[in-house]
Amino acid sequence: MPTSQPSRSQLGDLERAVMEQLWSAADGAALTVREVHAALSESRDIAYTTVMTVMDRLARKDLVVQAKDGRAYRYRARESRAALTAGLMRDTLDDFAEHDRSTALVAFVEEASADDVAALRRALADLDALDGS
Amino acid sequence: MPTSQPSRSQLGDLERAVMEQLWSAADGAALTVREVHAALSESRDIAYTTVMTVMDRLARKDLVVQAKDGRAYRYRARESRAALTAGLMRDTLDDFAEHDRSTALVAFVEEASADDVAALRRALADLDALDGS
DNA sequence: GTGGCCTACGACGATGCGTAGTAGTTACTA
DNA sequence: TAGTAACTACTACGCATCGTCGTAGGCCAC
Repeated sequence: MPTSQPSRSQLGDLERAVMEQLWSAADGAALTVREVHAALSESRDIAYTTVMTVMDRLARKDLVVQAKDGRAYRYRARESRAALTAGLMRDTLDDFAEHDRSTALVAFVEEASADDVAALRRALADLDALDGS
Repeated sequence: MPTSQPSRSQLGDLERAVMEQLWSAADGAALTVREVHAALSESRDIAYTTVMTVMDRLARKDLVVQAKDGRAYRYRARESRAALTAGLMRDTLDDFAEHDRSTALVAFVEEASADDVAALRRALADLDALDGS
């Protein structure tokens, strides 16, 4: 098995804010710590090294990919926000409902909002379209 | 909104093990600390007070309901395993994909196993049946 | 009134995260 | 070539959570 996340646990607030920056970078461009720091500094007072530490920890968790660019590192989100969210949801399902998967999914659907249900229906329909093509 | 969990964070291993015991109690019977401790003691070496502390913390988090029974407390899971799992999945979706909900759901469906997809389809079909009745 | 259960409360170590300083490296620049 | 600016590496501290448990005190049954 290649990329087996060690069941990526929940992220802290700052970690999420950094991921937000990486996700919002135009077409998945890789950002430097300085760029992320500059962006975050517009809404909060935070030290450069704090951002660096957090980004390093995210790299350690394999949530971002580090690539050397000259003297600096550039960081890129390894997964899109949607993919990470989906992965976290799957982790929850794996951790908690080994026996009970389908029951949990039923409960999820039952309590989902109308919009979410519609999105699920669309996604399943798309799957059909792919299979049938 | 009545029961708004403060975004129940991930549970620890022992906390989950205790929840497992409560969930596996015959028809949702409420258990005493002693009963849970006895059950856990079969597979691990653990002090009575450790179990008590954990159950108390679970009560503080509103994951279990405490009811006095004579001199002892009895504890009952507030939600079924399936409902809690679904709630945790929803929390993840809420936290992470404010903008991106449907994209995340699409990603979730796309990466889901065949069994999970089938379970989702069944759940949605059941919803239809309810609406149409 | 004494011996068991049971709860209440406190405590300690490990870990994760927010926070940041300092030291050390590297490369441009005057 | 020596200084300076930009980066990374390493360390550290405070706080919260969790696993772990001890001790103290209340109450019921003999």
